[in-house]
Amino acid sequence: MTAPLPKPETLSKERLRLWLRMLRVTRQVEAALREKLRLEFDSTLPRFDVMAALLREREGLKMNELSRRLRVSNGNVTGIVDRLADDGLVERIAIEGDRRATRVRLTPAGCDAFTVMAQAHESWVNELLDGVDAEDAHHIGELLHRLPADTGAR
Amino acid sequence: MTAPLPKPETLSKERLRLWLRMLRVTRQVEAALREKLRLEFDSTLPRFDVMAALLREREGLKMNELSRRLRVSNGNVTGIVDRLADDGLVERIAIEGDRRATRVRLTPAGCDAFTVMAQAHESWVNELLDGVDAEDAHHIGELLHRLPADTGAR
DNA sequence: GCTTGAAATTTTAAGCTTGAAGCAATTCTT
DNA sequence: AAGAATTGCTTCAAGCTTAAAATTTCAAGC
Repeated sequence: MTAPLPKPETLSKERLRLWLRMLRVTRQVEAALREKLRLEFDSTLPRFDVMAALLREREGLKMNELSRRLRVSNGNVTGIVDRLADDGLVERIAIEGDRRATRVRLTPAGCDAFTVMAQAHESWVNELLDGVDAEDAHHIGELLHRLPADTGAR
Repeated sequence: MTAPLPKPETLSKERLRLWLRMLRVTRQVEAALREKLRLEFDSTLPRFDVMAALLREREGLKMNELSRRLRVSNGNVTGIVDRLADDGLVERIAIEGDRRATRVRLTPAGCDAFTVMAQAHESWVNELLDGVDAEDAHHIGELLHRLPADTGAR
């Protein structure tokens, strides 16, 4: 007896089911992280993302680069940086030789604040993904890495 | 020689890496779907989600139930349903015996419109998850299912 | 019947998000 | 060097999202 025929329809449904499950898990984790950030640091995920991107680049990033790294619209970054700057966590610095662009970087206060948040963030994720051992994590990561969606330009 | 010691730190980092990758893939797929919905149907993901929830329940759902199923705030659902109702795709129906609640259901036009969109949506997901065979899909699904985040109440 | 409390929904304020339009500065072309 | 296209950023309109406050209605308890 041969193996059962793979119905052409099944694969599509299976992928749809996987997508819905990924979406649900991701949203759940995001919601948990958002609430934690709000309650413990009176902050938000977008703010965290911006600060995370800036931490690595001590000389700062252009708005341009920031929006490309985070994969969000440039108009979006403007607002988030505005609010972070109001709070004294980041600062806009003029770029010599190009008066159109500005460089954004963490202030010392922003750097300190983010360091604390990042540590908490990692431990929250660690708790939320409880039950995933290193092997699973690595395995899922590999599978996800195969998706076209994970291969886009940085 | 014994197996390498599992550093306590490694697992946490590995989970963090997995989370960041899941987040990136999910956002990428969401962005693609959002754009498709906008260009081809002049619609949005939240509208799609609401209509999807309503399709199964031909008698409709209370705002209450809708917001619980979609896991979004009730105030949020109000706005989305408002706009769908403006477009004649859903309708609010009074519930006899309780003047506080309303039942929302797809209009025939909404039902037709969603059927077309749902078909396109499935094929988009199928393309976006190209490279994931049925076995992979099933496997990742199982792993995700183990997460505490996927075990919450429906 | 009246009051108190709970339930269903809407409203509100603040922030996030996008795509498109608008501005200013730079670079390219001729 | 003048005009044209490009680049970098902000502004804008519309919609999504949440948490919290406000409204209206229902359900008990007294």
